[in-house]
Amino acid sequence: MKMLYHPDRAEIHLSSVLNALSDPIRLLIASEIRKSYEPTCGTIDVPVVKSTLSHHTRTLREAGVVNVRVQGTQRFLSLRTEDLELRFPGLLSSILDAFEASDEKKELMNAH
Amino acid sequence: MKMLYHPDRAEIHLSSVLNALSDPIRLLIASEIRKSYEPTCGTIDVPVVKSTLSHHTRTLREAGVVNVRVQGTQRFLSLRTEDLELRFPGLLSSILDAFEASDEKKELMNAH
DNA sequence: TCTAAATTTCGATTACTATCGAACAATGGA
DNA sequence: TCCATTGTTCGATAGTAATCGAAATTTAGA
Repeated sequence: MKMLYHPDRAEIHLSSVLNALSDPIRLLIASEIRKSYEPTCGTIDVPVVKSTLSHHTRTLREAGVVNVRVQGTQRFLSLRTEDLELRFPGLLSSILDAFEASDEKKELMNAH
Repeated sequence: MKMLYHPDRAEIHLSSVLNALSDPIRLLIASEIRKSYEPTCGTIDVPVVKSTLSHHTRTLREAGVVNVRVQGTQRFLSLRTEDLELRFPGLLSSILDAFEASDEKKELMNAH
């Protein structure tokens, strides 16, 4: 049983969160997580190979954006909505709402 | 008279804005601009040398976060508050409010 | 025209990061 | 126990970026 590092709420840093979400692929991952309830890595539809997806989910986890719940060989992903809302009010919603309204999402999906 | 590139409002991309603001120095610069009305590069208090500051203001400008107004040898900086609010509602405020409430700002000032 | 002031550009260095494929690890089921 | 599934780690590569000091640029003023 492997221990996955998740920063405590107080350890979540703004610049790390923004950095994690400044990559279009990671924005897409976060957006997919918000849409589907607790997807696994395997069900997330992103235009990269699985090792790259793994790298991105790790970045999101270590920044404090996502929580990873291990069950068997699967990892269930969820956004740390409450922690982020308490620490940076309004931030996550404004980012994901903006992303979903933007062209960036569509361009990524087309590349796939 | 040099032309400085500023993206049109519609050309401002979310990932570029987040990337620009994911650097602590640039968060500090944006925070200083919001506080003081149209500061020049020379009056902004950041713990880097002037050529590095120039690099950062360029990044912020090209991402569409700041407007640079040239007057003589000085460049007056302002946030593109209205453009950003129209394109990404609530985003800039939530970022800068979070930054100013955080420890990250204090740590940067101490390093100076 | 010369000089000082404000800022940028350039060159170099160092460090990080996105990506892939291959190998590895862990789990659950046949 | 063997195998398929799920996901991570590793090694390599290529691109990007933060930083500094020195040199260049641009403008205002003496």
